[in-house]
Amino acid sequence: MRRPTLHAVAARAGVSKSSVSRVINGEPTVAPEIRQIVMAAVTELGYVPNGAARNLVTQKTNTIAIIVSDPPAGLVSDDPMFAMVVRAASRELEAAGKQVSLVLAGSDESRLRAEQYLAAGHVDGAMLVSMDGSDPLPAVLARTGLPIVSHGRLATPGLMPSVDNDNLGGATKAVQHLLDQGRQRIATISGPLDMQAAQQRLTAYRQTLKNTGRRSIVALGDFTRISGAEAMSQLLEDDPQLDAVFAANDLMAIGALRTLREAGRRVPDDVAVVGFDDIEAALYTAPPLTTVRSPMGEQAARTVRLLLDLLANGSADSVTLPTELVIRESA
Amino acid sequence: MRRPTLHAVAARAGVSKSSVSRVINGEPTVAPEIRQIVMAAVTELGYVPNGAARNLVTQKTNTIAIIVSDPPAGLVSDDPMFAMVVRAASRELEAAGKQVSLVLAGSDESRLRAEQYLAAGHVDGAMLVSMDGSDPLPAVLARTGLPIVSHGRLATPGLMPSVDNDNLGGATKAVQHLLDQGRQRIATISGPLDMQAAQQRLTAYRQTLKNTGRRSIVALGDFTRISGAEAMSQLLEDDPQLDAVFAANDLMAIGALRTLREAGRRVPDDVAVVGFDDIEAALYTAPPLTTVRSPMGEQAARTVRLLLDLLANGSADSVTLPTELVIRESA
DNA sequence: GCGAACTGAGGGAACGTTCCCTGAGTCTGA
DNA sequence: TCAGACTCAGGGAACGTTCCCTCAGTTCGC
Repeated sequence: MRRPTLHAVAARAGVSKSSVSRVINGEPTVAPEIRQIVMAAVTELGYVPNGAARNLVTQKTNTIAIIVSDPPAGLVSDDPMFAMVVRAASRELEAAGKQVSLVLAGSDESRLRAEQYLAAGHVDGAMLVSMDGSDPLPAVLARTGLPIVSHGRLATPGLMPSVDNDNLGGATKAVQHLLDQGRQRIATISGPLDMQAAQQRLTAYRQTLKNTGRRSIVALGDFTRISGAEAMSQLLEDDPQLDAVFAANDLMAIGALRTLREAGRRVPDDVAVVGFDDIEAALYTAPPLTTVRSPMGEQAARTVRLLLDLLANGSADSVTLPTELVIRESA
Repeated sequence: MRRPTLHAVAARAGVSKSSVSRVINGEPTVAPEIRQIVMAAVTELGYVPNGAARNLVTQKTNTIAIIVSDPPAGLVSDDPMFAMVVRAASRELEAAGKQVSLVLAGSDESRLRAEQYLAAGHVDGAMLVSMDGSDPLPAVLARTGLPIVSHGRLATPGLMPSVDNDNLGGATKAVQHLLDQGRQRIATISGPLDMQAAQQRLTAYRQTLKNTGRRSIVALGDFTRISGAEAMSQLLEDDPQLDAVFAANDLMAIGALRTLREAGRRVPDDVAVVGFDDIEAALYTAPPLTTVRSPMGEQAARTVRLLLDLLANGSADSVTLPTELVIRESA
């Protein structure tokens, strides 16, 4: 049983398909009685315009791609960032009447697919999420000429507009807070350094400590809980005297808390911990996590609006959102 | 600068567009030298077939919709379930060469949009995620005649095939474990009762207790951390003597742990806590959470394969995946 | 009262593919 | 050697819309 076409509706209503098209698209130049007849025929037949035909003739799809760099299949990913960003962005897109196409770009193969997908005209624009600096995808996609924006700054600036949060300022506040508390040996657990956010948070940490003549104590993580736990172990080994840790995101801070607990260190008495992001889980750690709030949901929404601007005006300016220190009990 | 068309490639290669089409689609009935000439022209011009035109003529889109029931915009949602399920499903779909269209169905308005979207032929099939029993969407979408499957059993069975995990068995194991430990007053924090999973977990709890002659102590949550914390407060008020809690998911268990900590109850000494799902965060609570492992990622992947079966064979049978108790320190 | 301007409906060409059908050329077997 | 089968390229009709253009009918101004 094939779906009814514009033609069928026109025949049913006894008018031309042009008129039906006009009614469907809400054009004003159509007589009320014709509109009525057409509407009746539409509901009677249960007509819904065919998307592909529309896309073909109008050369637009009303669809936006959200392209997320996906970790290798082995890694688990209940990643709160993914949930928040994808969900917030989808909501904002839906509010604007756009459909959402989700593209996971993990392997080289899937990157190629993503490129072809965009080139095939399936979408009107795209939003990139958490691309690391070594990822060739942004540059490749930028070459398609489609409007594209990035959630989070890219390694190569100027490639496309982006919305980022103030990583430098936030990390500085976090480390400064530890200094203000009189902490002497402040370590950090960094994120993967091919990501801009991780870079900037580390830079701010280093700079802030340097201003006080202290030395950096750095362990490398990859923004996951387990990497935070492991990095913390290493830090304790490197400097058993450390009395504070700044983790570059909350997930790693949570991992660090576990290691500290297992090592018998009290938080914050022995070791103070500060995270970054203020994910919801930060409210539920023991003790509750002091962290830097980066409004990921709002960032995602703003990124979408940036893209919509770009679509409408042909240009849009990058934005940096402020971050704020949220003091709880871990530091 | 318009993208090159099939026609342009044909002209460039000096062959008919039929031949180009055949080469593009990898049909065997084409002479090697023609294939070569065409391929050269394709790469030279950077040709990528237009998706809309393809979809129109073939009447298929190679796209699957993932339809997620979205909570009202106010509620936060770093929901690990969302991340796991969407990510795992997307991966599986990509592996099958399908594009993913993400549809958030929150408001009545967006439900209507979802319906129109499917009816417009934008997708070949759909996967429903976490629909509550009162949601009219599954029934409405089933009427479109498109192949649709559900991640998690629906309230109205027989509407479409689904993949669920063994909620009954899992919850029974959890409560039994508490009984085996000699716990006397075992409470539960239930999920929203219009969801099948919550229903079943509550039923199993009730039944298992009933078999021992104990009475049920129930508080209602909605699967979020905060609701778990609040429900725990209420339980402590209702029965200060309780010595065990079965939370219907890990997020609520995490909330309950916080309330217990704030109330000065030791876990598991004073109160044992068991969760459900075994999300990654369950490894990082203090103490680590005893819980029932429900393989959400695998469930999502299986749901996708069920849909692919349905697409290929016209029929597919529902599946129930086993659950398993994971004993850690909280009980 | 008549030409000009305007309103609103219909016809039909496009959009860029796929795929059926035709037919030219080649191969096979008796 | 020639009919018949077989191979493979090209022509062109679909797919279901949108939107430009034409044109009939009405309204308006002078």
